[in-house]
Amino acid sequence: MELDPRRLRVLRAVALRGGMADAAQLLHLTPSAVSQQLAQLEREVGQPLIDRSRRKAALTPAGQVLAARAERIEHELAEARRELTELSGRLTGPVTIAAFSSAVCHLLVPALLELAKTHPDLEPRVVELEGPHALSELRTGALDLVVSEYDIDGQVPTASLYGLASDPVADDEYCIVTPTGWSPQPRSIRDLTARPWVAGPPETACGRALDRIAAEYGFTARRAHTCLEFPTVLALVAAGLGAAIVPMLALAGAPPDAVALPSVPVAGHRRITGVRRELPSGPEPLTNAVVTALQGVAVGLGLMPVTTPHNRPAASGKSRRTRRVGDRE
Amino acid sequence: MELDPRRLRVLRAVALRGGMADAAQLLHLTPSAVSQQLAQLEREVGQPLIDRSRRKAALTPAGQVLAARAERIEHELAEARRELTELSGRLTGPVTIAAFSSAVCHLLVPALLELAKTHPDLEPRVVELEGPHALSELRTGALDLVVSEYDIDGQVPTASLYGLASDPVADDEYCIVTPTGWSPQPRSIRDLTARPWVAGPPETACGRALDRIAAEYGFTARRAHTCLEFPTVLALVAAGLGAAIVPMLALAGAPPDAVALPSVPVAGHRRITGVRRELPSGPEPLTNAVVTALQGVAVGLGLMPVTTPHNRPAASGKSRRTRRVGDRE
DNA sequence: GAGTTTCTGAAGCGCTGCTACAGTAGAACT
DNA sequence: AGTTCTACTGTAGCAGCGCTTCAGAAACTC
Repeated sequence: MELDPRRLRVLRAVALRGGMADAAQLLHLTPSAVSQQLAQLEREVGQPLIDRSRRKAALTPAGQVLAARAERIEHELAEARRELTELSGRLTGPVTIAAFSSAVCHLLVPALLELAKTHPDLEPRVVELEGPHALSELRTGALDLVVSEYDIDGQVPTASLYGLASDPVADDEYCIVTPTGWSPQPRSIRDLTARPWVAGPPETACGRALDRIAAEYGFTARRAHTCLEFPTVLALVAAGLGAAIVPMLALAGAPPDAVALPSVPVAGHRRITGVRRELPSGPEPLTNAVVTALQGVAVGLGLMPVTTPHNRPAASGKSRRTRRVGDRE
Repeated sequence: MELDPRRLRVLRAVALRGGMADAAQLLHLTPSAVSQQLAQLEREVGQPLIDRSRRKAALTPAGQVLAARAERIEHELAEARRELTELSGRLTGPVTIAAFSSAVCHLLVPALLELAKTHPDLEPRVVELEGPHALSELRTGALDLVVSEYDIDGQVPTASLYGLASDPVADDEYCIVTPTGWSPQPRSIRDLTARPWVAGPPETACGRALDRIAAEYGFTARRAHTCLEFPTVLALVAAGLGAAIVPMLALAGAPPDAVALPSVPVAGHRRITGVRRELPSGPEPLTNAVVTALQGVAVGLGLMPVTTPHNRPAASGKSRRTRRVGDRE
């Protein structure tokens, strides 16, 4: 039995993506190539690995067993890469980072500018992507780091994070913004109970924050407008069309004429974290440097420092402050 | 950083064999191919893996780290193979077995004849090989099972067995053979103190056994002849040229006219074991079947059953009687 | 210093593994 | 039911990887 590791990698992709077509996309191959590789692998192994009874290819028990081994091999390769970059001392090579829109603008871009000075050999690649899909890509290896947010006062993040590790990057408090043109100028939330709101969609962190505030102050928010992205929210607010709840981060680049009320603690905050693959021997130096830079930017922006202060040295990789996702504080 | 597992396998071979030329031999390649693969691997990794200052290629620290990972990957592949053969239920495919000469003749050949009936899909490949070299080949994967002997009353086996596991196959007592033509017919060892001996080389198990007997009975053995292989020893004894100490196994196919004295317990015995690579999840089904068959043959030959009776079912692979080498009883 | 051994590099070639394209079959929609 | 869409399989052909062969350089041995 030969067991070419290259073919195992194909099997793993099918297991991860649940189909040859998607696996082909992940591997940057055509479905035909994937099919041929799997057929060859089955020939070598001498037993069926793929259940072809349905349209979408599924793994037989033998295939699942083999894919699990392939996963462990991929893990060993990741460890090897980590050890080598640690040994070389220099942070070099590509790191693919996914982040949601406002994190890209206000955290990631400044962090990468800083990193370009301190670690010129680092080749960051930015992908604007969020949610479960980003985490799935993280698992497959297409991404190395996902800058993720979750409403710390709500429930746990969206998807299962087994096998991943997250570090806090910033705690981002919500604040209320009102148009400068409104008179009388609102001084408290009570002045806003009858006003229109520019709300986020109900399932977003900001949408839930508005619900909490309204419940706290005993009013029903008039959701006049619904916007997903903060620049559009702020544009509507600036135009006098409503008040809004946005995280502080969204105001980092905002024109000063839109801001009004001070921080409203009742709204809570969202936590911004860096999520990466869990390696038993510690965090990867490359992603580690990026997370550290992100934390630095967050501190510079005056975003509340996270509960556990992090001062991990940039290139040592020795610190072990990373907590496994799922640990509750 | 790409890290093609195929190249890692080459690096591992160099680490195991300590040089590109020997690695090439192991991989059935030319040294040039090995050199090119390693050069490519170093290019991918971006740092030197091979110390080329001397004539024989040695690994740099980075190379050693990477080779260790390669070893673990190879281990995962071995586990995968084991799982798959267990899952298939049928014992099929090649098994390469090394044994010393008399074990081949009297244990392995009968065992394989038996296995051919019960497991016709098994493809055994026999290599006559013994000693540290056989164990080294076992580690590299060129061999799957080594039938090994060691003098149980002497020291531990020849080489380090870290990462290997051994199962007792038979305990083979030494006996003394004398020519039938001698008169008066010797009845005890005391009748042989002045006689010539056909001895094994001093470092062999039988050579040491003769020393022990001579010391016990207070004489100096007259080593008239020195032979390595038992058939030659027995030929000399049959010709009347001396007495000899041989293990019972060597007499399994011997003409009856050479045997004389009964078993001489003072000489002790040699233990015959089956040595294979250690896998955490248990023995491989294929080698397991061979070891079981060997044990069956040993019992059939009346070789003293081993201290821990083994009755591992032939194809289940569930039994865990295998003891790690180094455990002393 | 000659000989031996070991690694490296260039040239050339065969085979693996890819793409492109066509074909088949399962699932969904009307 | 028919139609359409999507996912997988198979064939033909091509490109590139990785091998061998051969030659050369460097290190160890006698």
